[in-house]
Amino acid sequence: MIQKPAFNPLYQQVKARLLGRIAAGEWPPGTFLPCETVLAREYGVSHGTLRKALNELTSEGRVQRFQGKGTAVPTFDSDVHFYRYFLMKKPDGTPDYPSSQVVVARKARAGNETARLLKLSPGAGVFQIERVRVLGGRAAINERIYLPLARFPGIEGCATASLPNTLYDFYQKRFGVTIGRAVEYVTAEAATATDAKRLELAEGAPLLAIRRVALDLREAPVELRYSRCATSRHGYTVELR
Amino acid sequence: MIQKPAFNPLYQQVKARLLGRIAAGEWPPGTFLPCETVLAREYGVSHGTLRKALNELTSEGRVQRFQGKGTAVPTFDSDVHFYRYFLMKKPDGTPDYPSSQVVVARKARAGNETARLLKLSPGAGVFQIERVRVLGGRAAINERIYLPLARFPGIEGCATASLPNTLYDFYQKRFGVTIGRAVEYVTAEAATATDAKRLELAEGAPLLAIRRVALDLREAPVELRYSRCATSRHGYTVELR
DNA sequence: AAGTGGTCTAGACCACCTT
DNA sequence: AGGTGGTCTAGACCACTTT
Repeated sequence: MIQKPAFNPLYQQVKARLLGRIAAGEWPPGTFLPCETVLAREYGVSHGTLRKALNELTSEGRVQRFQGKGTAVPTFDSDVHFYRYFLMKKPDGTPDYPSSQVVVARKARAGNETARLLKLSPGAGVFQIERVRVLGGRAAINERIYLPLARFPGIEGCATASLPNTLYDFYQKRFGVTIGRAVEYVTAEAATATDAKRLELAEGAPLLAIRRVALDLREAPVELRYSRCATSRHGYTVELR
Repeated sequence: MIQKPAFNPLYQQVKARLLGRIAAGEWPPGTFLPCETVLAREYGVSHGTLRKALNELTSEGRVQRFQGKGTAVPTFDSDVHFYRYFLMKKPDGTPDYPSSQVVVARKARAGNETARLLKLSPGAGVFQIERVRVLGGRAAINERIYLPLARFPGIEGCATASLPNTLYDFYQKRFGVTIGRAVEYVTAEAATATDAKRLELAEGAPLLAIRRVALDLREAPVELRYSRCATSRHGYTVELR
């Protein structure tokens, strides 16, 4: 099945093949992979080598392992996955679950920055979502999202009210687009008139401006998101290690 | 040497013991641990079990492994370590190395928040450092740091000019205090008069306010740091995965 | 009882660095 | 050549979940 030594270690080759099959949708999120013994036989490697590949995929969040049950492809509906991509927390570090109110959902054309960050041609079709996210009963985040239409065919037919709060789960279940990782660039900016109106604060008030590019399992950018956050009651929490 | 099954896996016990010896300074930063064979014999475990312990310590950044050379305790003077704790980057993601100008360095007494975050009694002795950090030729970060005197004996004798730019390396070499991880809480705030003067911008301008608590290898808080950053040319970058 | 992942061992061989 | 970490194997047994 697989060349013996090659240039890459065997377990890296196995890992890459497994990830490829996950990205291709062979085991959709929420389903279980074959057990270790079967996979090891299939690739013609030992138990230990296959485990090393699966363990790396586990530490990267690509699969979840359950002793006695099996190895599953994770979905985004679990809390643990949700908070991987939602870092706003109360000053004491406790999480707060946001709700969302969609304000705008329409087709648009990619501007220069949007095209560059999503690796599209300028003017390419995108879907634009604007929503206000509520934390602890107060409007706290004014958000604008751009999605390439090519990766989300038919999304322009979605009514404003049919867009769910947990978008990454929606991308996955509805369009087969799985977010693998994201890169954020955070700055402080003054609230615009729109920010001020939607977040009920003064124009010019300091906001946390987060620009996020989310990539799928093949490292292609699939979502561009601008979040403008009032930080009087919540902050952006990061652990460095 | 070690109980066989116990409640914890063997490799976890080995890992904990190794970390304890690192934290105790048995192998100071920059030095090499004994080789795998020796350590395995010492703990009475197999090659594979010892490797599993060392590999976890590696992925947590506690040791660095070099094929053909050995396993070393990392220092903070390497670039890779520095940027683990310095997240401000240019908009395109390229790093920029900061320099520092110390403005204040004096003894003080812990206020309520300082005492709580550093787990001290209110009024306990701390050392306070204020400095301006320069990025790309411009004053960009106004920083205030609190250190518990109990963990940094004699630091009050340090002249302002003798405080180096890379403090974590200094803590380690001079006081045997090794930073293991840190937790940051980021908000947006308006520039105070002091911020405005030190960073050469208008009072009320939006700043990124970062509150960091740094912990040593035993998880005890050893530094409290407030960084107030102008974000016109640099932003705070995070990768989520 | 049967099936899954988790731990542990013993030994072989490979890749890299230093001498 | 000798020492280091890196890979790979084959097999045993343990812990957990389901039937």
